[in-house]
Amino acid sequence: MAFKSIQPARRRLADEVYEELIEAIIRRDIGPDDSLVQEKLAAEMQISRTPVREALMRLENEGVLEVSKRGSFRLYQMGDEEVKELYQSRAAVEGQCARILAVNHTPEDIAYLRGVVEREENVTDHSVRGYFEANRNIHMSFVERANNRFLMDMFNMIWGKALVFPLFATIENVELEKSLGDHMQLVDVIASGDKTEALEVFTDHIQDGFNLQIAGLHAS
Amino acid sequence: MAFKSIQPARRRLADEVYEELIEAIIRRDIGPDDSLVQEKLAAEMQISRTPVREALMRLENEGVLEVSKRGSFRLYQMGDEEVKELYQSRAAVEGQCARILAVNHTPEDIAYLRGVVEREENVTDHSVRGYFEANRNIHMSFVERANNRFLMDMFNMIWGKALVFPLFATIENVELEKSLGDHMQLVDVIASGDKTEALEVFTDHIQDGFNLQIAGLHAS
DNA sequence: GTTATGTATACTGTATACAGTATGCAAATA
DNA sequence: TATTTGCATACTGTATACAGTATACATAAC
Repeated sequence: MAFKSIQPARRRLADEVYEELIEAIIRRDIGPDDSLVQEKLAAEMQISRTPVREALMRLENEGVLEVSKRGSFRLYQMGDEEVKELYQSRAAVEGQCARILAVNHTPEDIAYLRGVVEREENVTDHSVRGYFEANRNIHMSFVERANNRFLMDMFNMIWGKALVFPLFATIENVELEKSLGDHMQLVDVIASGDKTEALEVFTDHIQDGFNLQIAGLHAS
Repeated sequence: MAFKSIQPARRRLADEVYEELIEAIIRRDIGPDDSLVQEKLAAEMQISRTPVREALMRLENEGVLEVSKRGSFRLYQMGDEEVKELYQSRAAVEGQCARILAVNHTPEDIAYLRGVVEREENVTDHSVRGYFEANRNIHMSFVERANNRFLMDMFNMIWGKALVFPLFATIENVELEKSLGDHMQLVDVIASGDKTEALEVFTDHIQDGFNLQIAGLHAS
């Protein structure tokens, strides 16, 4: 019987709150000037402070929130320098995945990745959110196939922070479209089996994303 | 006035508990068969369950603890496959730091790193714990100089998990001594300025550590 | 002997009350 | 005007009580 593994862990109220907060941040319901107060959130959600508190602290731990003057929480604001560092860490994680995959991939991996890129690059949702998701899905699929749970954790941490800024997603649609059409080369270089080249191609791709990002930020 | 920055953040009881638990794990006071129960720990420490609960959940989030059958917490047990993945993620983080430093370092960086390696490789504390700390200090100093807070976070996450197994530290002392005498080459390759070579040398160094680790585990 | 069923136990999750602390503002002093 | 002092306010951190849920074990049924 494998039913139990479908329900992996106990669902706590704090998880609910955590996800609702992230959703609210993505929807821009929560802005940089809002202060998140345990009591108010608890009242709004009709629950007690305890799970709210837990969710807020988790988000703080992940670097999404920070404590503001009065002790309450607010969105963490990233500066240009930090954005650079975040992209560097992306390159570390995804570059290593590329190296792993270059050395160690099956034909099925390549076919799967080609499928993902093809599907996601032709996404019909042309919103900023849509592009963000498509881009993330593509990059995530490489990490998935590298089959390393720690690299996957790190990937999620990084992209989680990206929600906040709003990073990886501020650029105008036209540029997003351009940057989204460039992923098949990533599969190709993995298929070539050259791990050093794979790392360079991935690093350059992510660097391009960074440049677009910075340009987009300074345009607005 | 710069007094305020000395006291960086509010100190919570949960932080205390968190650190005490980690200390206890390192001292092997908490073994793989112990089950950590909120109420019992709270009673022992003469505090309420709330901060204990918070600390336990943080450790679970970091992958140090896992929930056991009855709902309580216990040490997370890593398998060989996971150890391999952990080392791969180490290579991702520290390898990227090496690339950053190779391209972008000052003479002061090199001098500083040489100093650290020299000092730590001649550590007088010959206990397993002593070697572990020396090794970590050396590796941490590279990450510090790479000056990227996200890579630093990841480094701490990885080495935090290492406490548990007891990873990076199970090997017999004689082997530790051998592996500890090999760090100056890491500084040299950074000083050379070749980022591709730097990555390879760091990756190989970490791979060596992995091989020692696995050998040590299977010997015991 | 194996499978089902009930019950005790061992824990957690959530709500809530209370105490404490940092901030901001307003009044008082120099 | 500039600085100190005091007080109200806005929050959190911690303790505790209560309810709920999954496990384990014993007993019953087949």
